[in-house]
Amino acid sequence: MDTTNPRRRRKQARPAELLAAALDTFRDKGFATTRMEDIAARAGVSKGTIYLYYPSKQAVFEALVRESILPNLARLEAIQAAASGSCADRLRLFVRSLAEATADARIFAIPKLVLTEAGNFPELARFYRQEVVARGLAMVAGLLEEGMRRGEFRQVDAGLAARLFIGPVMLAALWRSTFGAIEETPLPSGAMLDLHLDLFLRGIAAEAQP
Amino acid sequence: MDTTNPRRRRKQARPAELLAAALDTFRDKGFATTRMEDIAARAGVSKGTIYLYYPSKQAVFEALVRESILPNLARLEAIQAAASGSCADRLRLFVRSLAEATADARIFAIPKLVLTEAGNFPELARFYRQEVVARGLAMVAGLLEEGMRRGEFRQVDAGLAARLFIGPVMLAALWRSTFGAIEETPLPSGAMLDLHLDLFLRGIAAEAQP
Amino acid sequence: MDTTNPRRRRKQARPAELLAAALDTFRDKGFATTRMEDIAARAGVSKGTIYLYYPSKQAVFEALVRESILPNLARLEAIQAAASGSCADRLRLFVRSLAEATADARIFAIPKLVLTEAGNFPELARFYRQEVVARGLAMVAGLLEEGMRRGEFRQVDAGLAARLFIGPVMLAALWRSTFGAIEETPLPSGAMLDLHLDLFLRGIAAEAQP
Amino acid sequence: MDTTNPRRRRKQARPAELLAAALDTFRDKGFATTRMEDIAARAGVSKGTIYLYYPSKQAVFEALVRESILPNLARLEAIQAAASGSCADRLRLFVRSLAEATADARIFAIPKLVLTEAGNFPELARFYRQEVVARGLAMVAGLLEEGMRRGEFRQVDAGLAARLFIGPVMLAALWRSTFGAIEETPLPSGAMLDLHLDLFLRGIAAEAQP
DNA sequence: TATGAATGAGGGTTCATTCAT
DNA sequence: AATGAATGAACCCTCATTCAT
Repeated sequence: MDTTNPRRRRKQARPAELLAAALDTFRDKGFATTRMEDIAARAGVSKGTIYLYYPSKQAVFEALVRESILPNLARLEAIQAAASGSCADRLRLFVRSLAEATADARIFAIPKLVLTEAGNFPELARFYRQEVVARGLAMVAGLLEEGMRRGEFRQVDAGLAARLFIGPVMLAALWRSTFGAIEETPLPSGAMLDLHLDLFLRGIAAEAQP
Repeated sequence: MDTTNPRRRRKQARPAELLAAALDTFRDKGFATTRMEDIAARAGVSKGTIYLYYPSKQAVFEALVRESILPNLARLEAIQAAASGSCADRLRLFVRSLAEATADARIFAIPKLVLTEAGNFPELARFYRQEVVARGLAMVAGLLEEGMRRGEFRQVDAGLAARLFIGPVMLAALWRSTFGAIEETPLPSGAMLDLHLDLFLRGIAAEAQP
Repeated sequence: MDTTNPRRRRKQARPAELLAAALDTFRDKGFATTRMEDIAARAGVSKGTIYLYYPSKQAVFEALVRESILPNLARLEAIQAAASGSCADRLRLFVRSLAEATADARIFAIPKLVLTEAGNFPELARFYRQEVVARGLAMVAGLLEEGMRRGEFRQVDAGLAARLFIGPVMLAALWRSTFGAIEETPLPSGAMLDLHLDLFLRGIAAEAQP
Repeated sequence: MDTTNPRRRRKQARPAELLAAALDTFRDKGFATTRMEDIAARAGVSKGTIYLYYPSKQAVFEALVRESILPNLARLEAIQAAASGSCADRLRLFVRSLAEATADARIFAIPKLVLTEAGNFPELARFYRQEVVARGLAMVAGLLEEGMRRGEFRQVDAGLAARLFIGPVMLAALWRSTFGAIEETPLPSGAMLDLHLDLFLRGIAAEAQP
């Protein structure tokens, strides 16, 4: 495989370029409202070219979501691998990393699209929940359980607590994506994150031994 | 006004019937994907009838969102009026009432639609944020500030804390609306709510006086 | 028949009122573009009422054209009856009367509508040509023939000359109805009429005897 | 531009083909009554194809009228250029050329449509009056003024006389287009033209010098 | 007689998809 | 592989007509 030939390199890069263009367009206008021509124009190709790589608009969307999990998983693994210190510290690290990711509009676009289109793409929703959401939740739950075992945290339902831990971060991202264009004074996301960690860690902290 | 005339009585009831049908259809399929005929069929009328009451599909959507705020505000006021006891108790009451409302798919459909369609209806998003979201947040923030004044709670940024308080409730509702059809074992919402209150109130509780 | 009862008088007057409203609306917007509701509104009745008197929109249009010939014929007869003097004088009288009629937008609207809609209402066009246009032309032709017999005019084809005589008057009316709203300086119709009579009567005058 | 590529050659020819089809259809049925599908069918394409070249039905109509002025102006200029001899001779030439043009249903269709649709397309009417009608009238008026200067014609208002000169020709064309399908014996247009010239030129001729 | 709410066929327009080049 | 002209199904909206009151 001659990957140095620029022609061939282009051909191999096409699908990714198309999905990048699709991501930006779907993000701006939603699935139903974006036209194949919009995607093509953003990718700098003609309408017909998309069909050389994907058989339909739905297929583009599904590929977009499916492809997006690879870097997400890599990100999660990287966090996990780098983690050290107390469970509280590792939760801090995790939530900061999650906040950073969701602050990037091109990253957050995918879960937002899944949210939006779940009704029209149930199979895709199922896939995303299992491959991405469930793993992320499991990782937080694992951290919480480890903290409980170590005596850092009180005994609570780790699965529920993981959701409670992640909830405000996701809602803040949704808030931004919904009202961001409207909002005159953006949320101070750093302060909010600090407060969230403060409240949550106090809330879950093991009782001080008398 | 002759309200005994069945013709006239029907005419008065039509807008509400149409909006109810529109709500169900938009909720199932989103704005772009629902056809006027879908709404009409669900309302038991013909396509043209909708246009006797609303000049366009967009107008139906906007009316739907705008009409929905009245009962929402009434709900909030009712909670506030009924509230008594400690601020913690009143937060408990509030969050249970909010959870109950968001558990009703026909009620939660509106904020979900605003979230989904904000990009295409910025004016409507602005309206909803100011008339509903801002009021709800202000109410929670008010409670938190009262609690701080009374010494029940620590001194924190009330606006941020209000968002953190509401975040998990909203995310649970989004979870249900997104993955509800998929989920085999639904979230135990009561337990989750209890845990959320437990964690949050511990987190924000004033330090025990030494 | 009690025609003094105002209720009954109203009922008898309805068709004429409806046609008057139809005339104004068709004139402003053309047949295809006017809606039954426009006519009804202008007549001060509801949409359904028109159907009590006319079975369809086409029927309204046809009745309008057919009814319009009665006053036109009366007008022609009145001119003919009042006529006296030389044929040239009677032509002068005729053309002035015709110019006056075509200057009235509500009168000229009918031939203009026939012109416009002839393709879609061929039967009506035929009717109008025979009942109105042919009679008017015959009258002018008759005058011209009499003038030839009397030695006032040269021998020419009276049918063709009648058309040539009427042509500029009709075109001026069409000009007004087409460009009237646009025109900054309206045509001086009196001067144009004088010039037309001057040119035409000189053109057709018998040669001066040497 | 690769004009050998048949695809591309077709693309260049399409607008003219579409306008030709539109002309025939509008002429037969008027603007409001013709459906885009009618035009498409007559042009041998599908409905959607029209929208590749014109953004709306109205745009097709406007393009049709605007495109038509170029050949019309060319025609007028050709007449003027070829003209020689007395002013009377040149008027004869002009009117014959005009009669010939208006006798062609596909040429006369444009002014007829402007006449018919002026109320709904005022901007287009203004354009047509200025670009075509005004020029044609100015040309005739210029000829008449030259004739007056030369002593061929009496002193009259040239603008009015130009309208009187053209009136019968246009009315004859309207007659044909309105009643042509009905008429059993068509007007002898040659004889009518001869008579018109005869009458008009006598009418405007300078008095014989005593 | 009169109303006006309701209907539903029809037409303008869009856009995913195809396919000849 | 890439293009982009062409297609035609689909959908929003209009309005002539009907009919229960």
